[in-house]
Amino acid sequence: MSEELVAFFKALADPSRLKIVGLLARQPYSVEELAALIGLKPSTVSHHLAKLAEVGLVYARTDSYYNVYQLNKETLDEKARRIFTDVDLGTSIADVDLSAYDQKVVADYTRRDGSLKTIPAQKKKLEAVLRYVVEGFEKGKRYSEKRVNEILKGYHEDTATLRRELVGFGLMQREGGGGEYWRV
Amino acid sequence: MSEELVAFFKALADPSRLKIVGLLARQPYSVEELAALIGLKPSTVSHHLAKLAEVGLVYARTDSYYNVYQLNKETLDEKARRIFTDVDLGTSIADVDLSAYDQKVVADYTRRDGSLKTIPAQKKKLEAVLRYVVEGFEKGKRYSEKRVNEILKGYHEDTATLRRELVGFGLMQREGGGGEYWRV
DNA sequence: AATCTAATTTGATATATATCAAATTAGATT
DNA sequence: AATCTAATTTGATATATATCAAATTAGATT
Repeated sequence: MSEELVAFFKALADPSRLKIVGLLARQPYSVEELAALIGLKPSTVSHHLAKLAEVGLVYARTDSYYNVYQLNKETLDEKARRIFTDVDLGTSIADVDLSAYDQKVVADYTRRDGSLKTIPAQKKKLEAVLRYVVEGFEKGKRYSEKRVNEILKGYHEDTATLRRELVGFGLMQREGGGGEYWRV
Repeated sequence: MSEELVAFFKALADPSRLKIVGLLARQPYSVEELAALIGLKPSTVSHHLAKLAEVGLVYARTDSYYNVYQLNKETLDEKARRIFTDVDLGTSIADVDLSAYDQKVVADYTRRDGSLKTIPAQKKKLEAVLRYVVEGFEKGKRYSEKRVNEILKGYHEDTATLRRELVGFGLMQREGGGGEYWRV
């Protein structure tokens, strides 16, 4: 699907082909005529027409010796409408792993045992690491501050910073008085 | 103008850049994040973003260490709307000489003195040559058949064929009875 | 001021492709 | 059947460009 989109843009991403499309928008032409009009050899024009035909932008009608090409306006209009919708933009990232950045950061900052080498100073990386750390807590369960520190100790010595940042980034919450924590 | 169109299509005619656009359609990202998400090095992503920025599809906001890029949806929508109109298709052929094919055919079939080597057998070429021959007649003036033949003789011996084809292609007309001809 | 860090630029390389000439093909026309 | 003719295919070449590594830059942060 994304391939189809790329092919469509590639088909139009060339000055000669754009001229051909512009000419065919006015009237059909044979290969020979197009070649004379845009100043290229027929073999080159044939190559361009093949690319345009591949994505359905043009098609040929045979007339005696000539292959008379015409523009497929339906394809052009349809693509123009569809291509820029959110849905279609979505298709271009169908095979993108949206957690790849987090994974990379976590891999950079953890040892084999899963503990942190350091706590990242950069906000974006800190957030990625915290999203990883918070997985050490079960959803819907309440933890005492003492228990929280025991769990965080498995990730890094500086449990106070981890605790504070987890709350600061809204990944955990604490009850005002008693000192109970839970994962959000 | 056509250059701008080509640049726009070229900007989108690449799988990596299409993924970047798809990701930025959802939310802004830094170069580093995009690189991790689509599996390329930051320098490569930087190169792609530069191309997208050139055509106004993305722009960057600086945030501490990061250059956070976002999609310019206005540009995307505007181009999508404008690009496929007849007007814009017209711009792609602004520098195309629409008489180039006729010129080439006439050059192929005439001697230096302007006379025809042969009368083309192919319809399209014959038509181009006839459009050239008919220029030997003044618009709005009436000619006797004898005078028509004298003029055609300057182009080719076979004046009967030329005369018949000129009328056949609608380039000249003849009055039913008297045998007077005029250029259409 | 010194140091860090993400981004960009530069240089190198491999791949894609626009173009043409020459050869081939497909389909009329004679 | 033989011949013509436009179109296509094949092969060669030059140019464009996607990608990465290394160097540099710009802008925080310490």
